[in-house]
Amino acid sequence: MGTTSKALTLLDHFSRSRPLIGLSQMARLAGQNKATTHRLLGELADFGMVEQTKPGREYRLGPAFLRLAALREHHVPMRESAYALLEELARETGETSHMSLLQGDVLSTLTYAYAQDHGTLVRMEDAENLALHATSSGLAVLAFSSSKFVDSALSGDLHTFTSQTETDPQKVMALLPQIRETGLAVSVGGFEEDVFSHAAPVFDASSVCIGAVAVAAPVSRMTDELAKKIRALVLNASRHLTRQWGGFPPDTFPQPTEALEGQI
Amino acid sequence: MGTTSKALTLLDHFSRSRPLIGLSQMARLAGQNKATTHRLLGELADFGMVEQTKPGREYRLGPAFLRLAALREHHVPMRESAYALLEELARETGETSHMSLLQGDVLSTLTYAYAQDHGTLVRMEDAENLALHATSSGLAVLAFSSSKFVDSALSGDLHTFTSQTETDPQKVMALLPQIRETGLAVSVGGFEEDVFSHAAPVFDASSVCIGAVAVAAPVSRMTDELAKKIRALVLNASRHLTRQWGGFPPDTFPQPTEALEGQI
DNA sequence: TTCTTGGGTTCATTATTTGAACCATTGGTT
DNA sequence: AACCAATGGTTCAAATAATGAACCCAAGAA
Repeated sequence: MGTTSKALTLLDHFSRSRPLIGLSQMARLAGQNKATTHRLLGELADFGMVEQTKPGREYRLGPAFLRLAALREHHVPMRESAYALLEELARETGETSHMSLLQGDVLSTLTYAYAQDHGTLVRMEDAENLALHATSSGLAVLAFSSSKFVDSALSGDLHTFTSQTETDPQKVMALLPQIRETGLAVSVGGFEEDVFSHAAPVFDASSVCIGAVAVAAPVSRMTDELAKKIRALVLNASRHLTRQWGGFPPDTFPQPTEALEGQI
Repeated sequence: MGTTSKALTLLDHFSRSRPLIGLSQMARLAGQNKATTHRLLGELADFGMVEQTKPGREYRLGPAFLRLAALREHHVPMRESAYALLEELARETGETSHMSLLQGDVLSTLTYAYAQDHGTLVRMEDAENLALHATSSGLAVLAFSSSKFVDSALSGDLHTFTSQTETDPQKVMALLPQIRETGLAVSVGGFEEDVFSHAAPVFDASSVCIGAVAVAAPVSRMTDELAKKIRALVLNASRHLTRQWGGFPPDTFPQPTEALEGQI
């Protein structure tokens, strides 16, 4: 492992729930010497990738990302183009739609859109990590990723989010064949109580799965009819995004039936 | 210079006008060996900080920044809080307002807001670099930065954007004392033809200048009256942001006069 | 006081980075 | 078709940078 990778790995220890990390703690998290960690953080700080808070001398993610993300987005407008499609998806389904991207071994929210129809809706959070074993998006990604990736994702303790979270790796794995067949993953209350969500994978130019589109609705509102509508629209949206971003579904991915054609 | 810094420096060669860089070109830009560059790009790619395009095998900024920027923004909502203030500033002045952040030695747009009042307005671009010698924001930053920084910023060729761009370092430097006195920098058509802009600096907790707030209007619309109004509001906005982000103006920064108090 | 934990530093040892020279491939020119 | 000048990518001994145990100082707790 190169020195640069060691430095960049430090960034992965910041998360929604751990935005501030001190030197010693970072060294512990990274399993490295304090001196090494200190030097690496210093180099990251020189580029604005981390910055130190005034009082506690703790480190946090720096402002450089704002600029680099804007630059990336200007040249490859993923967020923007996904959002345009998600808005339509939310409008047509009447429920919350969202798109997530696989970043290394975590699936994180790219963007989302709310529907106007109802007083209640499923709320999304920016930059949230979607557990691979407990969300429909995660399952959709797992179903179309290498078995090596699946194994590493399902090894270790699977976090229990709700009483309905499936934490047995074998049982999770058993869900994947059907997802591969239909191109759709479903999760009912596995990540958040009372949320029923459908997801479909999105692929890049090498037919590698890079993320998922999903629609999440309150369980109470889910009917067979709505589910059918959502399934068709989510599947269509996933094909649309894959194509739009220059990707190709793998050969094994289910072909669109005539009934679904041209809905978007 | 550490290896990590060398890797991160590669990222700085991507810009609005040069979004794709091949291996050889990158090695040339970085002044390094191809083998080294290749390895560094590979490590950056492992973290999604760069990615390779399918056809040309060229490199571009990767999707990791979307996630990291969202995480940073969630914890330190600079963009969002700046935007709220810029919207107000645009409404009150009837012109385009914007905020820029100093990142290393480049000043780049953080966010901006348009006014509704007129058919014509000054357009802004995402992730645009604002030349330090040719924009009001750049001059505001220079005026409150160390002389070492000013020297390095004004050494080398100063790019000519318009017929009115000041490219003589001495003459640029001569503008700074008055900016320090008033807390305001002005630029008329130096960056873009027919744009009249006012800017004021923003400081961090150590009283280091970290960026600038500005209002840009078409030259044709600028009157003494409007200029006076803009000066007061921009200065107020800069103080407001400095305070809001936990910063302090340096002791040399002009104190607010009574006439300006409480306008925001 | 003493003990622990925090951030930060030093420097001899060690392991990684480096770069000249090397392929293989592509696209344009003669 | 042969040639040239690019490109992306790889190799391996030599050079250089990374490493980590031990260290300091300060602050808070016992």
